[in-house]
Amino acid sequence: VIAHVDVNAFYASVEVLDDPSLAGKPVIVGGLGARGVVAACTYEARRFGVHSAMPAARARRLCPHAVFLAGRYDRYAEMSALLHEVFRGYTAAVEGIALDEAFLDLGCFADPASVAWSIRRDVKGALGLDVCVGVAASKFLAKLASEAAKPVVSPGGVAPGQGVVVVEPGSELAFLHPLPVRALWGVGPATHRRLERFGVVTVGDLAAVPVDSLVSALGTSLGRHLHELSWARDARQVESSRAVKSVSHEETYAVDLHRHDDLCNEALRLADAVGARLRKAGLAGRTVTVKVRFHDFATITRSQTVAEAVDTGVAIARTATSLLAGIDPSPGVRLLGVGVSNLSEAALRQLTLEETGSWSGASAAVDRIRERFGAGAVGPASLVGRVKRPGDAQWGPD
DNA sequence: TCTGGGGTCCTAGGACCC
DNA sequence: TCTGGGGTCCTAGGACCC
Repeated sequence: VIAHVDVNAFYASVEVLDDPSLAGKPVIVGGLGARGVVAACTYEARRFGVHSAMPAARARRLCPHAVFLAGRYDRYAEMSALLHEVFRGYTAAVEGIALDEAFLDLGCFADPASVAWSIRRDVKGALGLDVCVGVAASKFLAKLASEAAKPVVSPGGVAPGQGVVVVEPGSELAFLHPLPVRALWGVGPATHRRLERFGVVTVGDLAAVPVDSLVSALGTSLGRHLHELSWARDARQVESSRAVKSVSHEETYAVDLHRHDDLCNEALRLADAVGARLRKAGLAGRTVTVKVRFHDFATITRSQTVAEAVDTGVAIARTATSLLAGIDPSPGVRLLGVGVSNLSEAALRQLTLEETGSWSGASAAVDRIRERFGAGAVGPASLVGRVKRPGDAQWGPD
């Protein structure tokens, strides 16, 4: 028996919690910048048609009187940790899938439904946040059940949801088949369009399509997977510790970048942030990827795998800049990203004498300085006016 | 309407090896 | 002259999730 727990309008609810004067108002988190999107919004804002991932410009037209806030992601992470503390009071088998969302294995409880209600009460008591809980025999059904438990928004107002929805054994298909196929985890806009061509509207319609037809339309993996889901078959277990596969940092600029120098300086900033997070996690990686989104939204990636795993901003930036050398930024670059994958645990490193002359030693020193004096105490060196040294063709201290 | 930032997984082709 | 089969690793792109 698996439960899926999901906080209602998480980011926006935290903002209302921390500033009670916002209660009852349409609150929209994100969407402040020129090119922003809505990260989360309260149900009062959803009444006007606003939803997450919506371009900010559109949200402002739909709901001009809303309170727009920049996100405070450190605060949300803090609340997320408290949320997980509540969860772990029930079971160690907790799989977080977002800051505000987790699967819990409730297999050890005789009465999972009452546990679901109890979790809801506990979260409300400890954090002051409303959660919805779905309980079912599998992950994806539990997720659909928690969705079904959410408050219902209409232009006229917001009706409180059920809070907890339990899909009883034997009633799976009766619950599942009337749902729109788009509700399935794994059916996004592209797959939805393809399924529409089959005349598939509901999950029940999908279940009636022969597997072979699905496989030829969607590929082996997705075709078989969706066929299984449509018959409520999902053997995936709750995994409490999943290894991180990649670490990346990207930024969309209010004004397009056109010059290589600007790209390289930004890449160094992004690489510095990625390196700091890798070192904090004790990870290093061999594959460096840059991502470039042009003015027309066309997006490319370039990656290179190096022999030795890297975890310093300088080493990551070295590969990133060489990849950027093959890209023409003159059409205008709206987004730049730097990522590291192919990860492994970094070798335990100490700031020893022989290391002090190396970039690893320097980075470890930077980490310590930032720990003591704050993240802003040390920034990445600028590429402008860099000094070349023998044996260090590309890089040197500013 | 003009599209974030952090991720995961899948596909497909090519290089390379035995 | 006419080229197998199996496997791994790398690169690029795309779909999807919150």
